[in-house]
Amino acid sequence: MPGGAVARVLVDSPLPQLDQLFDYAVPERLRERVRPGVRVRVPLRTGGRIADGWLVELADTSEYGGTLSELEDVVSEVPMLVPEVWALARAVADRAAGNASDILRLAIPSRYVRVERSWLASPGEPGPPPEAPPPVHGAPAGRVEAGVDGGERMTLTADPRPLRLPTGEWVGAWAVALAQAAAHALHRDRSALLVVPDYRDQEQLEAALRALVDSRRVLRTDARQTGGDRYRAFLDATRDDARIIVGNRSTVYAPAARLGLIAIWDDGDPLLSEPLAPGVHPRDAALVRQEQSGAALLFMAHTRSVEVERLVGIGWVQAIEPAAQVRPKVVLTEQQASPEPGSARIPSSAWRQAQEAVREGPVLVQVARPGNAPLLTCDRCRETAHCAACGGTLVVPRAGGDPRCVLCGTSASGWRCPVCDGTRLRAATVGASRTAEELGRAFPRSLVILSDGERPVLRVGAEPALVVATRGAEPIADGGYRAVLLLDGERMLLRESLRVAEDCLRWWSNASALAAPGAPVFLVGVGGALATALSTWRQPEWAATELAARRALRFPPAVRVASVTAGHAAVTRAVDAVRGIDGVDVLGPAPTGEEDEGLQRAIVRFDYGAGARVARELRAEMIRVATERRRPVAGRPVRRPPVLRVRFDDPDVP
DNA sequence: AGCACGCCGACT
DNA sequence: GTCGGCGTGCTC
Repeated sequence: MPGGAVARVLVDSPLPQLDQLFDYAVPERLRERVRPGVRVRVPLRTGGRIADGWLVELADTSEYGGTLSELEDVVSEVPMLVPEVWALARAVADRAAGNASDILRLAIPSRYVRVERSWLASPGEPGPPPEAPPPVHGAPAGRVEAGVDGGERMTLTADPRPLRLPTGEWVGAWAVALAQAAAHALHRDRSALLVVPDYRDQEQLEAALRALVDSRRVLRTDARQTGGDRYRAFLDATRDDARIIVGNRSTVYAPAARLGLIAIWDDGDPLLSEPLAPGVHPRDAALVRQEQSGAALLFMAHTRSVEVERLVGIGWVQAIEPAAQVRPKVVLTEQQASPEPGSARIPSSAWRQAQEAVREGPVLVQVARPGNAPLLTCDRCRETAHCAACGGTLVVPRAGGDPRCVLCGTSASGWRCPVCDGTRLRAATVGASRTAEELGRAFPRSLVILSDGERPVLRVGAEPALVVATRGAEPIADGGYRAVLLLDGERMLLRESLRVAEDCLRWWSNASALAAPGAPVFLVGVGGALATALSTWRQPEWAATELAARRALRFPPAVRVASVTAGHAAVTRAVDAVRGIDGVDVLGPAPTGEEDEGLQRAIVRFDYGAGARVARELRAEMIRVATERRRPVAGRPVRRPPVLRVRFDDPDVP
């Protein structure tokens, strides 16, 4: 056969048994258009349907015994799947017993023909090479730069202050530091990937980058762009120019010329958790990519995640000491009645200082998330409405319709207020807006600004204002807040989750980092080790303690976990296949919470060293179940037996 | 998933 | 002797 006559193709399919390369003959008519990395269409199952796929490589001969089918078509001649990303997708999928094509769906945006055509005519210009940037802020001089040059794995606790950019904009100092690290890589003609949890972080980072490098060198990949813009940025990223690519969790898979740095801001933020199969966290993908590429890796945050602490503990990641011991002035206060009306949640000392501070500039009040369902109150007296049958909270179902009880489901039609005898209900969002109302009454002359998940405010000015925000939605204030009140700590800690403490410390720390230097930060009603960790600004030590506790319980991230869900027989067989491996233990199987016809779930816990084998064995079981499944009855309803579902490193387990 | 192949019962 | 049922297995 002539050279390059065989195309090795990854078919786009969620089926585990198709997650391998298939060989196709390249017909003469396509010989000029095939290149590794292009999107192709291939026949699957002789004369059957046509499937999409990625041409991974060209070869001269095939190992396959049978006769090869011919490649059907080349969809686009742009090689979108670069070899480095293919190797990454394969490794990351194998590690999580998932399909490489699922990873590629995250990694590669969908195609826009018009955009592609205009891009082929005039691709994005990278602009002039950048000058040397100033030293990375918050680290010992030259330390991060040396790490970037040497391909090191690093973590750095960020300077917890807002900084003013030359453009006049205020951003967190972390954004300046990350931008400088990326600019340094660019200065060395290396690309940098900057991964952030949400667009608010992204805005700050982009602002910081604008002050340092030519904007043509910066590409964005995030969900707020139009599909066409995202595709164009992606196409530019496949070019041979060093760039800085900044965006959400899928940015970790972006193509990048001569990758020099992968950086993740606030890796503990749950927004970075990947909901799409196989659910690989960008932190793990970054670790794999770092090893494959030799690029540097930088985890930066105000709060060290327990996962990064583990990596520091085993010496895989170097903890860089911050250049200066800067920390917010955190004051721990007990909850106590305040003499002021409508301010029962605020202790009097904090109250007085907040009142003084709000004359000077913005004051931040952080409250717990209200939850998506609006709470109901009596329309007449504003008393919170409760279920007449069981006393549970009443909510409007998300799908709409009559209000009902969250606990017993009783409809609240015919509700009557026990206080004032009113009969009408009114929606009120609990938390932010209620607090805003109360504070508005208590600070009658102040401007009250509300920022929550639904109506987030990105930034506020330096003028006096009371800014009430749910955790995670705090605006950045020009010059920093004159005081910060962390009001709902106790309530935030009530959430049922293995990670509440970690999450709370992160929310409090991130809000504290918005305070002006020297401004007081009041943590209300919380004591103990967690409060001490915040007030002493020693989050890494707290993470170490937490990791030790999880190690004692054999909880992640001290070990890895995989959940295995299917019918009893299939689960039992699957876990039996891994039970004997060294460093593996199995919890369950037990019925899943819902009464899904006999679904069972088992949790496999395993040491990191056993991960590859566990994934391989469970993957083999998935393929076995998928290929041997039969239609149960010759009846019309073609009901397939429950598939074997395997999920690695699920953040909700245990 | 889909679809072809193949090994047994009722048919021309 | 052959048509077609659906159980079985594979996809280059």
